[in-house]
Amino acid sequence: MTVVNNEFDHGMISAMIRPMNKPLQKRAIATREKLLRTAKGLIDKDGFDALRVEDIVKSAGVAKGTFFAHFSDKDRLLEQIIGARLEKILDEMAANPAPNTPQEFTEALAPLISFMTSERCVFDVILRHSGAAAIADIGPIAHHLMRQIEVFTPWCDSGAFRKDVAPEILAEGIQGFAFQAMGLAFCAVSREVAILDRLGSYLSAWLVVGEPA
Amino acid sequence: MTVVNNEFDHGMISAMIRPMNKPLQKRAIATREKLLRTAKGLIDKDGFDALRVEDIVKSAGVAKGTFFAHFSDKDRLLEQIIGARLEKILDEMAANPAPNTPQEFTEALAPLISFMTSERCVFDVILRHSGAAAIADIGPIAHHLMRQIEVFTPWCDSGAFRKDVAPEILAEGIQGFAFQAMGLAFCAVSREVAILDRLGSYLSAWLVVGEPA
DNA sequence: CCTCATAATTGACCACGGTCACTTATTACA
DNA sequence: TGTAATAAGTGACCGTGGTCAATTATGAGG
Repeated sequence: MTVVNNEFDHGMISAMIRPMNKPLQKRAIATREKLLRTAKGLIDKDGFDALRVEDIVKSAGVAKGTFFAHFSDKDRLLEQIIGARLEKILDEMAANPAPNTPQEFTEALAPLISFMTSERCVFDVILRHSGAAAIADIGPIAHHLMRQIEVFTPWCDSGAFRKDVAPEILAEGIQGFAFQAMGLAFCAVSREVAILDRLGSYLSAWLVVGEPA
Repeated sequence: MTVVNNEFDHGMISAMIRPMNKPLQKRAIATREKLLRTAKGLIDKDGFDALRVEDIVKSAGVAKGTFFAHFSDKDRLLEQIIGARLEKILDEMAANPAPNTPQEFTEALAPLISFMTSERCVFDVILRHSGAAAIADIGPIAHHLMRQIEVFTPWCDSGAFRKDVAPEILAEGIQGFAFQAMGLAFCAVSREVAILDRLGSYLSAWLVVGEPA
């Protein structure tokens, strides 16, 4: 569930332009871990939006250059942390019973949506990394979005939903509607309620086929 | 959002956000026009991604502060320019005959998608301003996205598409799928083709109801 | 235990968006 | 036309993400 780094990639490797799989010295592993731990601490204290690289390195007691030796940019660090949180939320969702109606589906998605829209920078980072088609470097967030589809697909298949469309397509559509709803509602005054309402009506239309109006 | 709304608000800082009708001096109008014209010229030459505020002001022969007196931030300038281009594209689309199949719909969307994904920063700016729900300050891009719905809705109504869902919902769904397809494909190697292919299968599923598989 | 190739780290430095106290131009009106 | 009020414009300066040549620590082979 965490980042699925392969055994050779203990960290900075992928971040840097390293040609081959060179083993990491344990000093480096410790430094990387310390940076991640420190960043998480600062986020817990002040939130994602307020996170500054300078604060991280000061707090961790390393130089700025060290940070960028471990994470090619700030986004890469955020990707790790946000990706891990998304995975945790998805794990909990997957443990619940599958939804059987559009309304239940919407409710099931609520925890994910709540986190994704909790701070502007979280949503932005996720959007920025939602390009999953890059076969080259699939990061934690792109990976998570693919896992969402894997979780939603059997739900689409087992629930009381339309069967004229492949469940994978239904699942991808749900993800698209969720982003649409989050994007549209992000600047709104009434936040979460409006998002879920909007998403609910999308999913009703998407998941079931009604009578011609 | 612009910080200053009080009497110390020199400059049209909030030209567009200003609470009351403050008449603009024509010197200011000329300056603003010059900034826009210069920016467009630089964009035509080097693209959106390469645009730098410093280059604009240098090229326009004004101070940096002047820029930010006219546009509260760089995004606001980009919003104007990108919004205008989107509107032009949509005008041309609206002049064409309405699509009658999901495939035709996809093709009709191609010019818009092509521009939106032409440069990373264009897509990012559009995403950032896609929050249309903010009744307060609807910018050109949010306005355009609403106009998209207005254009797509009658198409959904008149075409050979499902009638069990209100055409407005269909239209909003199409917009959502388009963003989904663009986001997913943005990092991909094979660009535009993949986007349109993906969008095509979304729209086929969304716009028509088939036989249960 | 040395040596040396190279992994890891450092911090001064840069790019670029954005700010603000101040100067200059315009306008309202006496 | 003179002058006060305020709109417009200025540029030195800042915050923050990111770079890189130089420096120090590590560890494999002698």
